Amino acid sequence: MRVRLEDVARAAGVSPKTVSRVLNDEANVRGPTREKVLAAMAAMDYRPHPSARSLAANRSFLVATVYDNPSSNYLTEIQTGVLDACDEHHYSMMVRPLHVESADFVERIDTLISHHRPDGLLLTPPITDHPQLLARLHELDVPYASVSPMNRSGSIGAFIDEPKAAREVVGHLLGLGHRRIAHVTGHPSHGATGWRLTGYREALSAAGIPFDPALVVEGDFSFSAGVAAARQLFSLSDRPTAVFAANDDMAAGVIWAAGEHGLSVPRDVSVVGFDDTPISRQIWPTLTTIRQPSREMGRIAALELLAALRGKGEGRMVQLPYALQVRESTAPVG
Amino acid sequence: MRVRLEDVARAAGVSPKTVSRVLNDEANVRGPTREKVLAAMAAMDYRPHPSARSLAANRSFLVATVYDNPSSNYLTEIQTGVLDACDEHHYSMMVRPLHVESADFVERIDTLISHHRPDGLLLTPPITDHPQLLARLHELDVPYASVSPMNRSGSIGAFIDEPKAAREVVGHLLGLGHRRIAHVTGHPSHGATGWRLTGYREALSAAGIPFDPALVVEGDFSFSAGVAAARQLFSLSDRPTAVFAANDDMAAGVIWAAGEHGLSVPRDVSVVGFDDTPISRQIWPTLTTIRQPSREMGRIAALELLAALRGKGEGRMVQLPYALQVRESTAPVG
DNA sequence: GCAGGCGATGACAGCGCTGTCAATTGGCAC
DNA sequence: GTGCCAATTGACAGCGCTGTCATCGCCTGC
Repeated sequence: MRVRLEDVARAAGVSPKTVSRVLNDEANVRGPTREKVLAAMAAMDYRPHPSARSLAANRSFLVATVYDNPSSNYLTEIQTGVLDACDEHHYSMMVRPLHVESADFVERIDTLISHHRPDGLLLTPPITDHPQLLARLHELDVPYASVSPMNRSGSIGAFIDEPKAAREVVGHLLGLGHRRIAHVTGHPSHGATGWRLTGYREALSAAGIPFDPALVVEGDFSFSAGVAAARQLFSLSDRPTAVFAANDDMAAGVIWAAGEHGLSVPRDVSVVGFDDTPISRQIWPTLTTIRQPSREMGRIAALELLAALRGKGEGRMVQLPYALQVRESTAPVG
Repeated sequence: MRVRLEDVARAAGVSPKTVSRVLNDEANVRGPTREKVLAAMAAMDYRPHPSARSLAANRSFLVATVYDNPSSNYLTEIQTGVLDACDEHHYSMMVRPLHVESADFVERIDTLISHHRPDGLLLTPPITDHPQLLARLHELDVPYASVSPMNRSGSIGAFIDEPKAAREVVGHLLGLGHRRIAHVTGHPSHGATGWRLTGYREALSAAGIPFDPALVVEGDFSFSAGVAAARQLFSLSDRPTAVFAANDDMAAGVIWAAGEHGLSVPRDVSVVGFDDTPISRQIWPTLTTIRQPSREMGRIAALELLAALRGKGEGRMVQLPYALQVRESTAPVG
């Protein structure tokens, strides 16, 4: 039989309730008492029984990470960060893939909640921006944190300054002397799409370059969308000398299409992406891009959620730094 | 307050224990009684409280998926499959990334087990092949299932016939008239590495082609290893007309290196990979490869594990079908 | 030195379910 | 119709912990 809280109490010469207080880091335990209990717990290698704790405390010590189809690299990073945070506070994490477009999306989250009773949810884009879901969560009074939500007000989570990052990567191209810079946008339903377009326009505007709608092509974050957009752009009589694709997959598609058109990257055309996914290092030339600290974003968002759950503060919306990764796909304008 | 088992019992006019029996699908409940209970449960939208169940039954209804660094695509697929299986039987799943090389690897699994008390583990390569871990799991009497383990005997899980798949993809090259076929191996610590090499040798042997050690280069499953191996192979005076890389990332590296050497794929050299990861469709030319049903492998392995946990059978080691995906990176020998 | 007040600790019940074992029922042979 | 056995059902305790509230002890101020 395992070591139980009662055993620790006996060994420490206190009541079970006092051990419980120490375990849960509650106030009103005298220093020496706490020490005694901690020593006994360590000596006996005590581990609280999660189910017993949950049952008695009416909390699950469980956080659910909910996602729909982000790239698996991104997801794995976020997931790892959330796990980091959960481990720090002895919470568990479960994962739940869902289809945000499906009719029963909100209902499925209801089911998730009533089955597993997570103490809080961690949402990833685009689930962060589903109004009915957020309304339902408020209704059920289930706390949640969001990674890169479209609307940050009133919620807790983590984000980077996307427009600024986009300005910076476009600024890098401007600094190399490029003036005809095209942009391939992301999927219209993602917040990132708008932010990156905004950053692109702001950077051009700050450099005194007029906005040319012919240089902006709608994509959807996929490799093939990058190919299609690039075919269109490279067929223009006055073709761009640089392309800012709203993510790395599309940038890879642009680079492929460049080869198809007999254009060499970066000699004839510079290409930049966004996200710093592994593909940015797996293609040739390697891709200049923006690195998001995805794992850290998952971790921080989860930590803020846990802080709120544990009643240590309200939970904040935290801004994290990004970093421009200059690689081989960009060069001075020829 | 939520609906409890007691409420259902009252509504159905039976004792709580009988409801429990129906809930747990136990024998010795008469048909009509079962119906009555099921009807009451449905009418009241009853959900058992997981913690209460775990506490009383001394089982967690939890499976832990343990992994070290597989590619995130592979991991996500496996994870989704395991979740599919867990959902089918109202189990939960947790995930746990670990470093198999670290000194405290087994200890960390011990900690995982004593903290979260999963009823079983789901192992992915290369964790499937860690003798001390497996020994420890037997010692602790914790059931586990393995996906693609090196040693299948006596364990439960899912696998594909890797040597046969390798024979098939090499056979595809042979069918295109290739005779000088090189092989870039995987990381020596992975079972797949040996199987794929074996399949390669068997295919050549069956075609009456002598084995040439100069055409086999050791890699490690990474893009850059593919590049390095290909540089070596393409510098041979009698260079190969086709390359079988032990996974897609290395195949992508081979294709890149071909460009570097002024070789066109597939005109001058055919390249095949293994795994059918997204990169096989994101590069140009798209990659001929072997598709593993990873999600299904996760699902089936988990189902077998659950069957064993629930006492419905012993749990089997199940073979699943693979499929050769012919794409653009292979062509008849020039 | 003593009342008053607050911080620290403990007693106790019970969270929602299942294991054990006892009680009851139904079915069948005769 | 009766007796017997197995199948079915129920009573009860308790899984390991925490919430609530009562109690205890110590320090403060006069």
